[in-house]
Amino acid sequence: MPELPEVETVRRGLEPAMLGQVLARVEQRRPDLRFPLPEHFVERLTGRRVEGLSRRAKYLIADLDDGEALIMHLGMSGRFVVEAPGTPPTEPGAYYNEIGRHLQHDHVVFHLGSGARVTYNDVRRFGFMDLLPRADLETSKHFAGMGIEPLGNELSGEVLARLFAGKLAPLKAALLDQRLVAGLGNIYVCEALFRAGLHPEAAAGTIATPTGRPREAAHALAQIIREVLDEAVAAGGSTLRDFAHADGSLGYFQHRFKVYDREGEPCVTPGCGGLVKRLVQSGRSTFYCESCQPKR
DNA sequence: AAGAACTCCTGTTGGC
DNA sequence: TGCCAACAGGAGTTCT
Repeated sequence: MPELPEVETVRRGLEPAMLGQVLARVEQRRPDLRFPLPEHFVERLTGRRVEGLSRRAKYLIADLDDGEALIMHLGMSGRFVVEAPGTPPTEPGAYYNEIGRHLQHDHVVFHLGSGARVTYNDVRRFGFMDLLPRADLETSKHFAGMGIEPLGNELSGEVLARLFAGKLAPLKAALLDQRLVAGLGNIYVCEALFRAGLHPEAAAGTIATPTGRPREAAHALAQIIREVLDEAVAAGGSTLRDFAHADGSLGYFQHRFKVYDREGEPCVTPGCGGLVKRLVQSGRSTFYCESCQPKR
């Protein structure tokens, strides 16, 4: 489900509810998500105060007052729901609630000191959580080797060119590779390549000279990635199928998609006249305009 | 060793 | 109407 803009939207929804709050009670309703939940998960969280809530790529990180950090990844279908103090618990056995949440997939519930509830729900269970000392984060398996943060200052035409130089893998695959740039997913890669006028099957190395210097396309692509992500964050992410904010409201960037999920539709570029095509790369759908994004 | 394919899981959708 | 294959925002593991 969530790419960087959706995760950032979730973070902004959780922060006011969780920051400074004590995890008064924690419910763990199953032993695992994608991976087993950490050893003694409930015991290690209960009574801890949340001192910070940050994001790195598609990960959420809650800093706890004992020096540990709770790492949370939403996978494809993970979502958080914040419920105000006094909200009655969901009906036992209820299948589906008014905001389209499959209640049987509520896996972890944080009961906060304020009386509010924060529930992690994940239908496909590709999400995961981990708990480790804050000091070990950078060297942990989650973050060691992770690529640059696309909304940080590191992303530039120079850096992108250096990362992609000599690569024969298609641009689409290189942009999805979290070891290079961390946080992009299928939607925003499609949208960025469209705006940059680059064919998704072009070799990633074509944006650089053989020595790793940026060509014009590298500067354009770096700039466009920022723009697309900034716009999507401002729009509260994209809601397809089941993404919702922590308060149940919806993102609306999906209305601004130019190519994603628009196979067969005419290109939106004035006077273009091309059609949006779909192809499969590494098992994932790619959408692009046959005319605006020529093969070379 | 890079790049592609397969895998985890459940729910929805579209074609017959 | 029903059935079922294809597909879904991710990414670790296994192949070629």
